[in-house]
Parts: sequence; C-alpha cells; structure tokens
Amino acid sequence: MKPKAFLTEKFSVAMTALGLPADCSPTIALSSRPEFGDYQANGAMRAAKRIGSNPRELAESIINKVDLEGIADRLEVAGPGFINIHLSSSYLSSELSKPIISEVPEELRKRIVIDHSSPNLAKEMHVGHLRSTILGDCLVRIFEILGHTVIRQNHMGDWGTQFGMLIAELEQQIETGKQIELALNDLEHFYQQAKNHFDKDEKFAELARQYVVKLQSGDRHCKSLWEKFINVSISHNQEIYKKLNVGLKEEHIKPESSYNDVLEPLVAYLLEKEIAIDSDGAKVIFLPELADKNGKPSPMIIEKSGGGYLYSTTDLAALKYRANELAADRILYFIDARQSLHMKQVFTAGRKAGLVKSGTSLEHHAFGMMMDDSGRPFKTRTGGTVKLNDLLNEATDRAKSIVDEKNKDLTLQEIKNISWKVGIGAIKYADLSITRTHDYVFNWNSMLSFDGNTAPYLQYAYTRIQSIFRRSQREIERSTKISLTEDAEKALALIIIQFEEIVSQVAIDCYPHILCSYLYELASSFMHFYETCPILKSDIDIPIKDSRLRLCLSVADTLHIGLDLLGIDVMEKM
RNA sequence: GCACUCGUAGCUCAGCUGGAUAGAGUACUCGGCUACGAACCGAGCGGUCGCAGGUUCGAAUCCUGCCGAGUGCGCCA
Repeated sequence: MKPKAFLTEKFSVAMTALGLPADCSPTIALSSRPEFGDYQANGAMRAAKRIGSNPRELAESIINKVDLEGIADRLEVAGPGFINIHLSSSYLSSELSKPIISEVPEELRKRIVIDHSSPNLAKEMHVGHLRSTILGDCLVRIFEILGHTVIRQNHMGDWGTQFGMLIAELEQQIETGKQIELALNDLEHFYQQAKNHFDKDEKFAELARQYVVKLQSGDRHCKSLWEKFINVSISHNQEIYKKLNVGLKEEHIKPESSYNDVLEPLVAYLLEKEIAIDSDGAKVIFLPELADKNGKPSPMIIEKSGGGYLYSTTDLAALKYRANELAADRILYFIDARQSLHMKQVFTAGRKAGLVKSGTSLEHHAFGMMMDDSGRPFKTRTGGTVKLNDLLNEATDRAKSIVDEKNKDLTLQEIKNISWKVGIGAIKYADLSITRTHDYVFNWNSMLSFDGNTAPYLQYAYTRIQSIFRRSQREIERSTKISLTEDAEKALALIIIQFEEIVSQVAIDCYPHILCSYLYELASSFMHFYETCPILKSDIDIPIKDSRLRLCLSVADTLHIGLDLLGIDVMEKM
C-alpha cells in the first residue's frame, strides 16, 4: 500500500503527456484540511512558472489528462493552482484488502550493519545508553520486516586505559581477602572505589598504568582478571537488554579488544600509503577534506607519541571489518551527536585509505543529549547519572499501581505482565517519539507518563479492539469486505493505508518519531471512529457490523506491527 | 579562534524536498459513562514560529547577518 507513490506515478504520466519538462514533479502531499481532499498535487504551480503559463489553467489540463478512474471521486483546482484529490471509498477499501506491509523486491535487499548500544563495560548502563540501544533496535526491526539482512554490532568498550585501574583495584581487593563476585556485585561502587584510589594514590595510579600495558600485551594473569570483570559486566548488560526487550544477544558483541591484534598492521598500512604521517611523534591522519575556512586540515591521531592506540584506530579497524568481512552495503552508527566530527573523520579517512568500497553507505545517525529541566546536561543531584535499571524498575512500579487501580479483573500474573509491557513501552515511546537529533529533557514524569500521546494510549486502543472481538461472537476473516460509508471510517482507512510508506521512510533516514506520530494519529482516529460508529449495537445490520469489525482488524494489525517495530508489546487486556 | 547542532503555545514537542487558516500532548476551564473499556471522547483557553533583512505567486521551512543556548576540535573513550 503506497498511495503517495501511486498518485505520484499517475500524475507524472499525465504531466509528461502534456509535454511538461521531466524535472517537473507533481509533489503529492497529504491535504492539510479535510475540505481540500485527501491528497493534493502541488506541482502545477511550479510547472506553470517554468513554462510561463497560467497555473490554474495548467492544473485544469492536468486534471483532464490524469487517469484516476475508480481511484478518485473528484479532482478540483483550488487556490492558486492546487489540485485536490478526493479518493473514492472503493479505492480505500480495496487498498485495505492488501497486506499492510511487504518485503522489498529481492534486488533491493541490502546487508546492513547496525552499531548500537555499545556501552563501556567500566560502569553500569545509565539512562544515557537508552537512546542508542532502542533506536538501533527499532531500526533493526524495521529493516528486517522489509526483508533486509541485518547484522547487529555491539561495539562494547572493554579495552580503554580505565581497565588498568579496574584490574589494579580488583587485585588489591582480592589480596585483602575479598571474593571476586562480592567485589563486583555493585559495578558502580567498584568503579568509584577504583577511581578514588587512582586519583589519590600515585603508587596505585602507576600500578594501574602498568596493568594496561600488561593487559594489552597479553599477560595471562591480567587477562584472567579482566575476563572476570568483563563477564560480570556483560551479564549485567544482557539483563538490561532482556528487560528492555531489545534483541541484542551475546553473539552481537564485537568489543574493542577484539580489534587489538589488527591495530598495528593497520597503522603500518596507513603510514605506508602515506594516509597517516608522523607529527610530533604521534601518527596522525590529516584530512584536508574536512578543513576549516582557513584551510587547516582536520587532524585525527591514530597512535600516541609514546605508542598506544586510540579509539579512532579501533574505529577504523571496525569499519574495515564491517565493510569487508561483514560485506555491508550500509553501515549505520547510532552514537550521540558529540561524536559527529569523530565519525566524519573515520568515514573520510576510511574511504581515503580504501578500507571501504565506494558503494558502501556510511551513516552516522546522531542523537541529542539528555538534559535536565533547566537545560543543562543531565546529572543526578549528587552529580552522577541515573542507572538504566532504576529507571526501568520505577516505570514498571508506577505502571503496576495504575493497572491495579484501573482494572480490578486481572490475575496477579496478568497484572505483572501488563505492568511490564506498559512501563517499558512508556519509556521507549517517550524516547523514540522525539526527533532523534534533538537534545531532550529527561524528566521522570514525562518519561513515565501514561496519558495522552504515549505508548499506553496506543496499547489501550489495541485492547479496546480486542475487547470488541471477544464480545462480537463473529468470526472475521481478512477476506471480509469493507464498505466505507461514514466520514470517520474513511478517515481511518486513509491513515491505515499509509503505513507501509511511513515505514519505508523511516528505513531511509532513520527517524522513528515519524512512525510514533503516525501510530498516534492512527489510534486517535480509531478512538474517533469508536465514538461515532457503533459496532456491536443490536440494530446494526450484519454486513455493516462485519465491515466495521474488519476495519478494526486492520487497525489492530497495523498497531500491532507498528508497535512491534518500535519494540513495544501489545496485550489483550490492560 | 574554528566547526557542528538547536531557538515554534506556560511546559514537553510535531510541522522544515517552500504551499491554503502553524498542529499535538500536558496544564487550566467546561461538557460527556443504562451502545462496544472514561488509561477515553468533545469544546474552550493559549503563538511577534529568537531578531532583522533577502529570494518569490507563496517562507516556521531556503539564503545572509545578528542575538541566545549546547556540543566538539593532536596524544581519554
């Protein structure tokens, strides 16, 4: 179902037949007001300008030329030269009988690598990790439903200099007789202890630096301590992913440490190709492509003057791996906007060095920072961060008390399941529904709101439909005929048939908030239909009843799939 | 200094390949449960789209300048 593409095609044919220049597009858009029809074609005005004729007259001849027999009831010229398109009920209902969404043709399917979540293993995941994790997960779901092959990459930070400090701390605690499991029980606390020692004790700091070198040169004892630490950390993260219903598994982890052995040959290669040069003892890639207005090239250090590699080196190695071993057509990074320059440098240098084929698309889908109520970067009162786990627990607790209050007919198990889906859904929707690139305000209440434009509203619309089905006593097949007579029915149908186009749009530029807005409009339109078009009332004729039930089924299918793409669950009752 | 991002209703946000009277949620004020779930629906209130120019039939949207906020920029990741 792609009505906009369909209309664009129809109008393009007509405009070509009228001898208009090939670059005059009809520009089909949804009409802004009901009296302007369902869609409008705005291309006549620009085309008239191009050929120096009267826009209204040109619009009139386009209308006479375009073949929308059975598709549109009425076409009219309005204002300075808009063409308003009033779609026919028969067209809308025939579109509703088609699959809601289908896979793209074989030849358009891609291999897509998605780098998302990628937390540092030094600390527990905090609220700042939410966006990358769920944005990436959402896009994975979208690409998969469209038939693409997706390879997730969780580029976990397990190899930085802070691990020397952590190993030193662990070593010290073991010496004082502490159990490893106990020491690592609270990662956040453990990290703070290590950091304190590192900052205050010069001997400890020196020891930490030695451990980094030992670890990275393959010392077995260090490696085994490091592994213990990493394992605890990973299992903590996997728990969070499970709670969040995010599809990241251990097999998707491809951490920084896994690139350790290829860094040296990579730097040697870059030096040999003269992509990188020596500068003050460090190995640097200068990029004139990213020069400022004074012509100063943008520098990216890939090896420190005393030896030792940086995250730019690892990122180049990862880029090469993804482009070649993983044979990606598109490589997507969901990393916050502060990394924009760094990502640009990695992409530019990677292409220059021939690490990726020219046809491979490299995309940094940046997102904004989390701010507090006064517009400052978000921190807790004590200057720390909010643990993601705490946020998730708070959400399900709050959801539980509301579920308890609103619905008294649920079993304890049902309450538990529903609270879970409502709470997690609310958090995900709060994040996914705002424009990805904008900074956003973290606020417990807005994050955990269950009223208005929220996930629970969409879930509620779904449960209302399920409730109707339970009571209807009728078997509704997807082949059941829909006849649209009421305005509310037509308005609802018009929204449903746009779903596939919305999903395709999100697959292109990776803005899930567009899907969120769409689903909210859909649910909202359903609520209006629900209020104005009775379904189960006794004096409703059977054909009308079945048609409306079938329409409900389309709404339910669309909500179900749409929410699923956002990583949000639906349920029968709530 | 240089670079990137962003200023839309009290608050949180849509709208930005230029289109008709700038939309939601929330807050606030009313109204609606003996038809299918009131986590809902309807109505009202609320805007110099940061400011000033420019481009044109038409600008929140494109361009320039200014003001304001955030972020980043050679040895952290």
